[in-house]
Amino acid sequence: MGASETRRQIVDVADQLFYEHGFEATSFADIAQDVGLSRGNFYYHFKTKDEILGAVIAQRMSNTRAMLEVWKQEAASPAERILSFIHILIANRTKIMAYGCPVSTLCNELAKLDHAAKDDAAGLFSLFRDWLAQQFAALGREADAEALALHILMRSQGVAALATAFCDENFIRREVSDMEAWLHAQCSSSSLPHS
Amino acid sequence: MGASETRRQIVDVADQLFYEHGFEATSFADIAQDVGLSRGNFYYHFKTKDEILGAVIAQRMSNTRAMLEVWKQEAASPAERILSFIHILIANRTKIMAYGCPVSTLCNELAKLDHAAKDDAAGLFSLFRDWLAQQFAALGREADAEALALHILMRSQGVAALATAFCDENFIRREVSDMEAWLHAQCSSSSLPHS
DNA sequence: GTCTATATGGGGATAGAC
DNA sequence: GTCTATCCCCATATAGAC
Repeated sequence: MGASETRRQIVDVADQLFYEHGFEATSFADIAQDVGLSRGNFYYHFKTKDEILGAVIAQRMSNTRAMLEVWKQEAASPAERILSFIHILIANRTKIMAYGCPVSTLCNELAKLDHAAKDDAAGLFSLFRDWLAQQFAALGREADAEALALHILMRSQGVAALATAFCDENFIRREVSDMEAWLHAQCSSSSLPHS
Repeated sequence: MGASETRRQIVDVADQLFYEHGFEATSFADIAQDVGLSRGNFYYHFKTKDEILGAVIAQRMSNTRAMLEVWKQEAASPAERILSFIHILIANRTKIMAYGCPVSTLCNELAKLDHAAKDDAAGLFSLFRDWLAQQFAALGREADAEALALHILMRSQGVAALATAFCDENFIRREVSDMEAWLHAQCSSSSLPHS
């Protein structure tokens, strides 16, 4: 097997394990085992754990950009694009109830570790924020596009946090409906919802 | 020093370290050092790390109940009590920007570890949910009191999550104002905000 | 109730054979 | 590129002196 292919597999497995069990709780042995690699050989591909973390964050950035691009292509209007974002709460509900939001849980863990990569992880949120702000601007809300983007991003985070704690799928669906209603209200309004 | 006093100190220090650095990242040695205790003596008070975690959660439950009781006593109306809850985002903003919400970050970590105490940690959220639901019921919203409680709890979590990632105090203040406006709208409405 | 000393295991990381 | 063997450190946890 080629080295680049093995490397890609390692990053995929690490990405999943970091999400499901956390960065610290995941050991080299765990990753190596899931890839089907010996611990020794592992170090041929990655020298340190931080290096793997960097690769995982870079891949998530790349995957997120690709996903946002697809949403942009597939949705006919800015409002529908924002709905695509809102609906990941439904699409990913099972994993969210088990492990939370992959972005915020990583950011929180790295913040507590005071890890050098914590700002890089927060960059994932920036991707969503900027993309959402673009959509709100396209809706004619240039003046407060970023505030609106942060507001809907905030809601998705809040829903994910409580969904994990309570494992309540009805709660997710209710709040998603509420977010849809909120979005609809923004489309037919040009005033700031923020005092 | 009495054993019970030492034990109390251990729980206080563990509570703080679990919050600031996470459960897994905090070692017995870290706690012992901050208490001013040798590692060996530590085991006289707590046999396992899970035992400390249980004591920390129990103390947080107790402290939270006490705080909610104070809010109940000090505020003249249900709406003012809910405002007390909303304003912890402002009061604790510095720690939230550095370490996130102590409840959700613990719940998320324990969920990823699939730890036996994860439901106990989620019980902290239940305390807030039930207390908030009581206030909404007192506002005449008996029918959807719990949904409203979860909604405002959800928002506080979303704000905390993004505040940690972006370290943006203005964002916190803006969203708190928005929560106040939402609460005001609920007070002068008897219809469900949820479709 | 507090200490020092120590057992045991797992983690990250390296060396060197194949 | 992959393996085995190994080093070192730190973590939980225990034993036993004081």
